Amino acid sequence: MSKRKPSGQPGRATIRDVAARAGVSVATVSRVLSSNYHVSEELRGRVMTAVRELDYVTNAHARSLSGTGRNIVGILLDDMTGAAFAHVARGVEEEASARGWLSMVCATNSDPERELELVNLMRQQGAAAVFLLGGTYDLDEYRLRMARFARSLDAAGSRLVLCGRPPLDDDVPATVIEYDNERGAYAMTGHLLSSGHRRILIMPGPEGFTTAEGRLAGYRQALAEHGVPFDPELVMRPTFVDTVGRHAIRKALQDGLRFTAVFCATDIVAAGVLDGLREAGLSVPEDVSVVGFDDIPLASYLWPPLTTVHVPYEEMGRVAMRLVADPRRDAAEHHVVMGTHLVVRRSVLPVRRPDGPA
Amino acid sequence: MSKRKPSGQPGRATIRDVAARAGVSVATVSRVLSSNYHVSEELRGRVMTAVRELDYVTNAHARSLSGTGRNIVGILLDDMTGAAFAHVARGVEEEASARGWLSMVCATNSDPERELELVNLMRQQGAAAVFLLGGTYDLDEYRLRMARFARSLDAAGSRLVLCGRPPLDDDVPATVIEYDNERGAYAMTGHLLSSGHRRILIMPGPEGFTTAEGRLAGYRQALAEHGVPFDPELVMRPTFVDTVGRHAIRKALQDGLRFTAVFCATDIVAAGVLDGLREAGLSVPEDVSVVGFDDIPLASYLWPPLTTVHVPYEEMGRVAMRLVADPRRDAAEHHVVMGTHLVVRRSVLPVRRPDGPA
DNA sequence: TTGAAAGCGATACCAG
DNA sequence: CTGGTATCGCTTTCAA
Repeated sequence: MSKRKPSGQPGRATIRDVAARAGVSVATVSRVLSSNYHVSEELRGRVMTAVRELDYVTNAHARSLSGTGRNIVGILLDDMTGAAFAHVARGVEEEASARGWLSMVCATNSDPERELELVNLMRQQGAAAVFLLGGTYDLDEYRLRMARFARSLDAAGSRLVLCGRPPLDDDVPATVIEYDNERGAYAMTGHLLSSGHRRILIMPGPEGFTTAEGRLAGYRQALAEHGVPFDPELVMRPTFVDTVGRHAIRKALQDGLRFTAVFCATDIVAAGVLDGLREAGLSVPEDVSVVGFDDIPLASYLWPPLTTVHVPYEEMGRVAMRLVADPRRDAAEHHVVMGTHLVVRRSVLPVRRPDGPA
Repeated sequence: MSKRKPSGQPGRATIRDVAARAGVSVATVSRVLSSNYHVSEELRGRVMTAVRELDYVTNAHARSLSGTGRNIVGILLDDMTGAAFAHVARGVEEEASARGWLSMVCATNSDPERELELVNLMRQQGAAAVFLLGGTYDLDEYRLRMARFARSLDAAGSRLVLCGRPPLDDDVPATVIEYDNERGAYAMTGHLLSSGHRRILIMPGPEGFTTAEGRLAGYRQALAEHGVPFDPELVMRPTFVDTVGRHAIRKALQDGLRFTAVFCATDIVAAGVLDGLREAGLSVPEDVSVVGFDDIPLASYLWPPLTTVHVPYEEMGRVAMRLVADPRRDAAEHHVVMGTHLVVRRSVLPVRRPDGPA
């Protein structure tokens, strides 16, 4: 072990220890370890032995400091246990580790303060890229914050990557991977309409939240094209949480709202709605049709298996990471919109009683 | 920007740039930033301005090198999208970030090679602790590998933490957080037995896998205590995957196996079994009772809501992290077994036809 | 082929 | 209170 002033990690062997033990210079040790330079078999052997005996691993911080060092990427999401974004994270991680890059996943708990902290943390780490996952409230304040992030990162040769949120202004140096939220909702609403549904309760998610607004827009567009008037009463706004799905549907029923189908913001909300409906003695899809959005694994386990909109979350993560690792010069390539598609399962039936079950 | 030899991160401002701009020494800048030393208002102001103008953040690597620097922990799991261990990871992350520690989550894909790589990666990072999440095959080779990990980490002042796996030998410096797998399975089997079930199909998971063996042991013990003979035919071993749950139950039915209840290794497997049963025209719990293990959110969304064994995953993560952060001197405290308990929902009914539905 | 030494960026000790 | 400077561990010229 080192005889020098002990560092933070007590007893961690350093390159000096290895050099001493092998009777060579640190330069030689460095050379055999990075094997990018020719060293005699003799010395290489002695060095490797010393490495093994000392159980030496190189110090990543020293390495980064001297300019070499592994790339790292930061993945920031609201909550690690959310299925949808866990898949994005997995996609990023896979593609990153395939390149020998390291990823750090951190949870923001939807707290802008914490998000700022984490972005700065990533800057401190010299992260090659910082991924922000998931929708957001699209406020001026938010766009300003992102623009600042983007420029700070960019100035340090890093990159801000937005996954599942809309693009910023053109002059902001960021990479954006969206999915076609609006068209997905449009397709789904169309599907419901062609099954004869006219009164479709929608729970798009909170007002001002990007994904919610996109889904609502798709819904309205489909209605319009089918000549069905939009009824604001049919828009309910529970948050994305399941229990709220259950509560919301309960309330809708109590209020005597008429509807034949429910379009939920996420599969999780749909799960709650399914429960609430069952509790009220209603059958899905016989009495009411229910559909979701996301197509997380849960969707196919529900009963009935949920008709939903598939979002290629994992693929988004992969594509995003590739865009960062194999940079495109063309700015246009830094904004990609992934397709979504309908997954028809068994939670929708043609309408029977146009006025709904209640 | 720095006029010195450009480093890996082009254009990243350094403490020197800040010092120059503020017209003070680097020592002063360091002092105002770590605010642990008194600096005149005058200079502090100039420094802060320079920091803001340059959008400066400190370099985490340099910081670590010089002995200060944030603690980091590594969280290694098979797959980020698995609900159970995502919750453990969340627990660790929460408790870590509450202390200003950083966590890096990486996926091993159940590959020992990759696991080794990652553990070394964490050593290189100077991780204060490395968490290994989830069950494992308890082979000699495995125990050896872990012992080596533990000692390497220990030698560098770090700590190996095993979550959800059995302890290693007493002389191995590791912290272990288990949950009471066996007793959980025992309680569940007892529950089924007291409902009159005698022929309980069990899908414990792969042979030699720690969690699987524990669950099977609990099952056998309960049977024995109720004087019900153990029938090896009733042990099926699909892997933990859902489609396999479906396939397995299908096969059991085809083979004309007699059973009135199915005890699944995980809630996910149970979801597959539920599907398979439904597909065969059987009702749960009227024709067959089905139970799971884990109590991930999915369990309550299934139909019928799944009776299962609750494992306090998130709490395990928290406790584990606390054990690392607030180290106990007593070795005994480095092995904790968390309790599990039955969650009774609606997938079990007293038996009607003792020979099963088939 | 090998070694000595100058950085990389930040901290903290020692002077003044 | 402030500034110079040695130091952390490693990589990489530059000489030998």
